[in-house]
Amino acid sequence: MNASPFSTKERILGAAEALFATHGFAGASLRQVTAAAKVNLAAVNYHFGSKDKLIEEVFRRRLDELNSRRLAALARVAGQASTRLEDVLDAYISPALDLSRHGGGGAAFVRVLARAYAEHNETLRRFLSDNYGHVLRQFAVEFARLLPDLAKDEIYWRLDIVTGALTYAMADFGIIQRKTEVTERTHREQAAGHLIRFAAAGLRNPPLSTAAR
Amino acid sequence: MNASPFSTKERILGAAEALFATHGFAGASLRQVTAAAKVNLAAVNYHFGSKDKLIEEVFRRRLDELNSRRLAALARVAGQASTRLEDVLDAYISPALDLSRHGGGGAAFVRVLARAYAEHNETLRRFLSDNYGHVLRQFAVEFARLLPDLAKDEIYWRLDIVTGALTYAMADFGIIQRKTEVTERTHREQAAGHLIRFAAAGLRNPPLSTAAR
DNA sequence: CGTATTCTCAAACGATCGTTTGATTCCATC
DNA sequence: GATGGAATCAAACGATCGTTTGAGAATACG
Repeated sequence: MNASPFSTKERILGAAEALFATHGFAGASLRQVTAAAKVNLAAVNYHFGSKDKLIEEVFRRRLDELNSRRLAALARVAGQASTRLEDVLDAYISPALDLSRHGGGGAAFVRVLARAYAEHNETLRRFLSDNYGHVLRQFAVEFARLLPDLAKDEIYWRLDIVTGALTYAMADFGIIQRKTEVTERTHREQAAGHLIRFAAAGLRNPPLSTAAR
Repeated sequence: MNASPFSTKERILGAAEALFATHGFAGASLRQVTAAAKVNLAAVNYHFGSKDKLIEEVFRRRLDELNSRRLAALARVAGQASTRLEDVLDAYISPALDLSRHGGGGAAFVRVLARAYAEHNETLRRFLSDNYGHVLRQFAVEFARLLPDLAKDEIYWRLDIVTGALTYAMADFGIIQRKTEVTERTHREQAAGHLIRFAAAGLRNPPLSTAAR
């Protein structure tokens, strides 16, 4: 009866990803998810254990690859004298743009990421921080090297704001339809350029503490 | 039994604002709201008619003043030869920063606004577009004047991305605690400066269509 | 003061939520 | 082809959801 080439688990993850992106984690019910995936309602608890575990798995499936790509890109520029702030930002942003370019739900996942930033759910934030906090930490080290005048605390909260704002901006690229005839690839690359300059300007501002005292 | 100096309606609106900010519209139940407001459960439907109407009223209460301030600030710079892009962005951003500075739940509302950007709820988007779309439209007119090389469509979607990203960034200011001894006012003004330069850089990029063809 | 209106309250409504159950089907292995 | 674990299924669980009800308290007005 399984007409799809994908397994039950994969179909659930894909449907959950799409529905979480548009309705949020609380707003999308397991009945909606299982109906969209064309599986039985009980399949979610059978394969994942609970709705919260399903949410975590939606993240894990994409974030593992996304973050290893980010760290690989970071490793190519970290510690070098010629590295500019824009290069580090590119290492963070480009992998997400690549992800959203792949047809298989990647664009939806970027919107799920934006949802996660909006959610102040403590369980979800702890899961993300525990499992993927080391990525942000490694980027922070490199940003600190390139922005020696900023205190570590300030690096962290600027990064949080910047990445949140960028994540939202990237999420919306998945929705807006190109009306011109530029290729999707060109469109995304131009957009990444906007975002990188955007973020660099915010990060490069003089340190708040010394300027204000 | 009403020990608070605020009316039942106001207490509901305040509690709803805070809970929608942290748990989202679907995630915050009317039972949580009425418990926090210390009113009876039925009071919501008595005073507002439904949960959706309550959500709309949470927006209306703040957006009316926020948008009239935005339009007043815009009117002071619109059409003048000396106006820079940064001035128009300041007219959009500063009123929101002012709102978040006022103690009475304004910071929570900015986070509710960020929620609204994350929500793709059609009903909510239509309500906001119907009632407050003219504000964005007037700003778009002025941006179009200052960015004559950009097509109108492109102005609109860049503005949507930019305002979404800025709204998220502003929302997080309410959470991050200042550790230095700068005044709250100075902190916000510096932050606004970051955001304005941020947004100006994104908007000023060369038009995508001509560059890509 | 008596009446009318507004408001508040506890209780219940049907619907939907996440989750669990127990039977049934599928499929690999011997 | 029989056996046993994995997977799927319809059905139901208790909890919680938004909403409604009808009676009672508070308030305004003649």
